[in-house]
Amino acid sequence: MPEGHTIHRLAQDYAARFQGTAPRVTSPQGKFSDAADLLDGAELTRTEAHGKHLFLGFRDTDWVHIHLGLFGKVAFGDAPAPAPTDTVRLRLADATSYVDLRGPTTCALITEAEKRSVHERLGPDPLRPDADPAAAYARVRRSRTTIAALLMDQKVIAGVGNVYRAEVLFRHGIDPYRPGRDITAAEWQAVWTDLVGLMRDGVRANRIDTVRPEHTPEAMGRPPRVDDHGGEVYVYRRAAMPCHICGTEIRTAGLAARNLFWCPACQRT
DNA sequence: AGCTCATGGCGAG
DNA sequence: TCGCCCTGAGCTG
Repeated sequence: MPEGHTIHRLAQDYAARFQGTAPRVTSPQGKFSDAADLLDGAELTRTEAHGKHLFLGFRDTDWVHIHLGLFGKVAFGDAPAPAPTDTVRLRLADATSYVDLRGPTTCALITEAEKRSVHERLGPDPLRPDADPAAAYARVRRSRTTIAALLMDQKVIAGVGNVYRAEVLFRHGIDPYRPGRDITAAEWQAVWTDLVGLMRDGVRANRIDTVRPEHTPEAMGRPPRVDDHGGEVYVYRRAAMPCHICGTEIRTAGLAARNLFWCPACQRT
């Protein structure tokens, strides 16, 4: 689940359920027990997301830094909370709600200064109002690395994962292997603006949909389809299936330990 | 029951 | 580039 849109949605949902309350804080699994004891009964004052990093603010200066990694999951529910299973790293629970965090790469109690250093090593996030796309382009334009790899580099741009990278490159007809230095300013501007729209939609829908209205199965007179990860996409995980636009087989290849997907006809340059 | 794979990222070599 | 960390679903037997 976790690309940037998921994390921003989680920041909203944690706030909606717990901001202004002082929940019980526990770590049934045990790995976060010491910090949980320190936070138990403290007020959740605010939440924040930057890229794939989630921050839960307690009191004035305590932050819980959460990164879901590839496997992390968050589950909300209404009180009464059921007995936690033994993989729950962090549970918040109050009179009306509970939320369980499982399998995160990171769940740590940090200071304001430590939080600042996390922000400093992340690039601009299309979902944050303070984001500066020019800062990202400054890195892209002087890099020989492929645009596909650059889009996954959180120091360059924060929040894009394997789905958004594949889909946004398809939507702009960009060959994923093109070096960053050959991406024009106009192309970057278009990609960035598109990501802002796609990722905002992702926060709202809590899933990734990238297919334009004119390319839906209905619009193209084809039978309805369901992509197996819950959103409607052009190329992600569609290896060897026909491109929705031109019918060419979608290709896949490993790139930096992840699977890349693209249409060799629609993304020729 | 065991294997593979997954929308991530780190550090060692 | 590889191995490793975190978990669970969907296969295969």
